[in-house]
Amino acid sequence: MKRSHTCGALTSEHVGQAVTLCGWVDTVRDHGGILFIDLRDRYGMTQVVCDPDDSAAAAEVAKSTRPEFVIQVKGTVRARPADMVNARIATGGIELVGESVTILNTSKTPPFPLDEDKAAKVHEELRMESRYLDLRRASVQRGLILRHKMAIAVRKFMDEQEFIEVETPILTKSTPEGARDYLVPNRVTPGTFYALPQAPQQYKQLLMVGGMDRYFQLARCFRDEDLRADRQPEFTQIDVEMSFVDEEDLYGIIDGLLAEVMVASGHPRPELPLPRMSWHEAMDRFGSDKPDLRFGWELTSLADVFAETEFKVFANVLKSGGVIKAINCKGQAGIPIRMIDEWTVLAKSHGMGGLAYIRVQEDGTWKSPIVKFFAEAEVEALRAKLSVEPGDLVLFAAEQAKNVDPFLGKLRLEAANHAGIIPKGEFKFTWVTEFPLFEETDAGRLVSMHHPFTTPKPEDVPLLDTDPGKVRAVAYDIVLNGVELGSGSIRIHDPALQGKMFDLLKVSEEEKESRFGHLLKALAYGAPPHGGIALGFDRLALLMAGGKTIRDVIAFPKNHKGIDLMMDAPSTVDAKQLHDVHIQLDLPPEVE
RNA sequence: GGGGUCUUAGCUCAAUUGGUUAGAGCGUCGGCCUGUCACGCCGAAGGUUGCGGGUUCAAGUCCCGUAGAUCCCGCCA
Repeated sequence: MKRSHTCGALTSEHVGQAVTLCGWVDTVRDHGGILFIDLRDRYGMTQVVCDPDDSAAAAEVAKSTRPEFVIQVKGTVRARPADMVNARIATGGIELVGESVTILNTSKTPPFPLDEDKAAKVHEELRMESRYLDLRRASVQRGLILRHKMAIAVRKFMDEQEFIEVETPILTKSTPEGARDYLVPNRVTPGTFYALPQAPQQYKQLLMVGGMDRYFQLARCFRDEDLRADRQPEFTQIDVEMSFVDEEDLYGIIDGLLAEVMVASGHPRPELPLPRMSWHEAMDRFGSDKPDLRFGWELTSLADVFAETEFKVFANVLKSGGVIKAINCKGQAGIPIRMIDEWTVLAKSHGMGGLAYIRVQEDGTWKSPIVKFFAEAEVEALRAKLSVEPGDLVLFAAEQAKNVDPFLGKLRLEAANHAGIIPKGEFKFTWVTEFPLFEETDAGRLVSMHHPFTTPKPEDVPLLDTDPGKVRAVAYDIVLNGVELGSGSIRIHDPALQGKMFDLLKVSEEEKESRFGHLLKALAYGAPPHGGIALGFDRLALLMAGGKTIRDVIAFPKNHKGIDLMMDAPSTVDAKQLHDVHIQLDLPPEVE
């Protein structure tokens, strides 16, 4: 071994020992005679002292080092004088007296400062181009180490629960629904393609048919869609499937899993079971199927308050079957009018006529363009229902519920973010259950909200014939701090019911066969009742790490356009490679 | 596909109403310095103001186009 200890290992216990350290030069402080080197590796930082009076040769070599040189230092551990202890680093009580310094490798000057504070401000593009240097920073390493700890915790817990990790293929079959597939041309049979999996959905169900009973996988998934701060073209899911279970069993497992992940990430163990609410309740109270429960400002229905109102706008909405709802943004009366103007634009884009508001002055008077239309009793009822106090800002929306809820849900988040009231360092989980089985497209067609193998709630099965839009599914999301962490369902294992689903979804026999034939065939051979979930591992890591983008917890992430700035991928390939896989390019005219 | 923001030295930024030779801190290089820990002090080098065009006596600054980055909408069963 080239080293006896790491740069984070030495303490006062080692004083007097002869040791060898290796690492990167973090800083050199040259006093003309005596010279200090902060030596850094993954484990920490240790101060090396080179005094020409101790070893002229070592001091000479040390003098020629520069930041990011890789060196080996042999020497003796010495306690620092009491007034020279550095309390900010773990090894601050000792220093290594350099008796021999060897330069293992030199380094060019990095293109950006690796110093934590400064690096945090550098354009991400530049850091990504030289990600291997960015990775030397402790904060980046912390993210990857956290991710590792999480993965270990997941595997340990799932193993204890009798789950088997099974790898499913990366080269698989294209499924035209859902996200766009990444395609891989097949050399052997010209004109055919593999697709990279968007998720191991069908494989995991086939594993249940195969009797694996409990399956999980840290599964890499690929989706060729436009990216976001929390979305990469390739990402990792904790994929889970179980046989002979109902949703309660699944909640139990995932509750336990998330508790272990929280602990492994250095956070408090959440109280179990994790809270639950129905999809309907989430939409009604928070205007979102992924409610952020870290703050209040809930949506409140005012239909009863304004049932008899003379205010025409509200009366007309109620008459046409719409709803009137409001949120009380506590203490936000002082918000500038230009914010309200901005939100009015948002309101109109969601189909509202406008955005009504009340700003409650400190003296208790209500400043609002609409209050003058309210009856005295309505004002009082409103005050009581929304607990209106001086300093509050009340925002109204009146329209059809399907427009009001999403709008107020978005407004609630915007206003809370603007006010800066969302507490940091809190973790508020919730299950959202009983998702609708279908949603209606603009063209009036029914499509699966989750996927076509999702089972309807047994008591809602009769509605499939009469009012399919009202059917609730045994489908659920797990949500943390307003972020959808994962999504799953209990699957259909009854071929007759599955057939009915395809009829409702207007899937033709042909499509059925080409897209799901293998799965349908398998389900006919004694498929056990089963269900599962997939959790976004990168997103979970991001939330545990408290970072800003998913790129913070991925070693080599791609940018917003799916480009790996370091490798410069994707790239063109040469004609021979294209010829081998029988591909001819047909590029748009602007590409030269 | 659409919208917002950004692009000036290696890095982070500044530059008045369009007006002299585009500045600062950090970093880099050289010199000095024997207890610092973001060491200190002295000095130096370093610029096609993303790129292309236009307006003007004069453009980092105004206009048009374009490239790249980033965030959002659409999209992501």
